[in-house]
Amino acid sequence: MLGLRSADETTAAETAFSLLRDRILTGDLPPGTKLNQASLARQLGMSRIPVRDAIRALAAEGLVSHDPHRTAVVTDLSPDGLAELYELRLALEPRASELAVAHLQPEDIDEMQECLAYMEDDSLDPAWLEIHDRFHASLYRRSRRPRMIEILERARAQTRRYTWLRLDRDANDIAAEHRLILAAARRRDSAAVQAMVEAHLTASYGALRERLRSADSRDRGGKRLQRGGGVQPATA
Amino acid sequence: MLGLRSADETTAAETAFSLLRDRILTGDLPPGTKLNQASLARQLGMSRIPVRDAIRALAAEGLVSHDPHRTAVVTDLSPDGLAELYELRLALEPRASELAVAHLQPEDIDEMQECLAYMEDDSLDPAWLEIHDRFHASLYRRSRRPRMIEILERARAQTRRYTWLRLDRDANDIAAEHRLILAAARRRDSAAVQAMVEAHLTASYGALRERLRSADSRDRGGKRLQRGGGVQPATA
DNA sequence: ACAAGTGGGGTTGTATACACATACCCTACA
DNA sequence: TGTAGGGTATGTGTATACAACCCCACTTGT
Repeated sequence: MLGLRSADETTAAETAFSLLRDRILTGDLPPGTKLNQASLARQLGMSRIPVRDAIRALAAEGLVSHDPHRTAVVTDLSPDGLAELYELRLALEPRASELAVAHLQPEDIDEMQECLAYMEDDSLDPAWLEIHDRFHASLYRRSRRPRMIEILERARAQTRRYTWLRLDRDANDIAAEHRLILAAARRRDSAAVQAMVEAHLTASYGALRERLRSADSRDRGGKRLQRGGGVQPATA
Repeated sequence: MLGLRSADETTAAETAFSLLRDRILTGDLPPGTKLNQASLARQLGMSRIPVRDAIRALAAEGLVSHDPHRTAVVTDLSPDGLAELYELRLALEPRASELAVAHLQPEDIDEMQECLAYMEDDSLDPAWLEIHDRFHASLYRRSRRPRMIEILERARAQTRRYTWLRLDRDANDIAAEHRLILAAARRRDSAAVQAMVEAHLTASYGALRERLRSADSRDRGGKRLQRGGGVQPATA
């Protein structure tokens, strides 16, 4: 294929996967978008087969729904769905954090520090989300719970599309919450880390739910935003 | 393809998936088995494409590992992995049970009763496992947590291969545990259901861990499952 | 004898072509 | 006007063919 693959993508299907995933998470492919295999294949300069594989993988992550003979569609997130995802994260992330603290290495602390420094600049590049995720990843990594981590990755991927709703206004609060988590991790205070992560999640969910509600009601009253409407093709 | 598809399998990939899944869960394809796409395709009378899709789906469920240019292998379960899976289930299943109780319908109770009756026969057909899973499914179904249920399905699929280790000797205990769960569900006593499910899981994990340890140290002397040491091809 | 290099066989990844299922539109009719 | 029916068009599912890659055994050189 073409040579524009990220280092660890040894397969066209993987490049298609991460490309489509990014486009979904950034909102470039909003919920309801139909993913036409042939047109995506043309866009990406490959055949339909790896595109199909990528779509199946996205379906496994819950980012698209892909019923048998129908064309895949980017999933939307209902208020109930958002609640469930945060319920799930609240059940697992504090636990993973607590377990990780005892095994944290200096390099993990360093990485968290770096990510925090970036977040404190409150520059809202597209990279912000990735940095933020890396902060949490460097913590959970040491929990020695690979399956739990994978589940959390998937859950976070589904909520990530809406994170900017909070990021917009609460950047300072978010940075403060992570500062508390890092401080507790430095002290190896697992109970505090667990509590801080739980608080962080609760705050995020509260803000998101609030913003989503007001965004929805605004949509209904005024001009319709792209979210609510019908199903649209993914034409570039 | 051929007409021997289960009712809701509209696709060759789906039949391949459920066929392979069954063969893995029953131990017909023990851990370490290599899944050669071409030979499986011949066996199933289809091309490699749907087999590939099925293998990818199995990988998403954690039943096989499938690194890029390598042939997929049926995954094994380390003691740590078993512990993690039960930790996960303990974090989610009692919660799902508790939430479900309020929404249980008479038909759910009936279905649980039927499954229990079958299990009390302590006839150890291959269908036993499926019936047992249906008991739990009819309970969790009403929790209104589709993502949680999917995660639990996957987690249970990975432990299911070893359930017979407990089933062999504790069939009566297992039936008793389910009888308690059903009784509590009949009373709509959500706290009791939660506690019984938790106890059920704890008992299962304890027995499994014990049996796995002694089986490993003694020999691979299972009557149904031979947990293969090396990597073997899937050729029948 | 042992390490690194190298070629061949086998297996997966991808492209192309075709079969089949679904959706849409247009027509005919109550 | 609304609705049922059919036919076409679009898009997915699958088969076959080919290319890229990995593994392994053999060779070769020190």
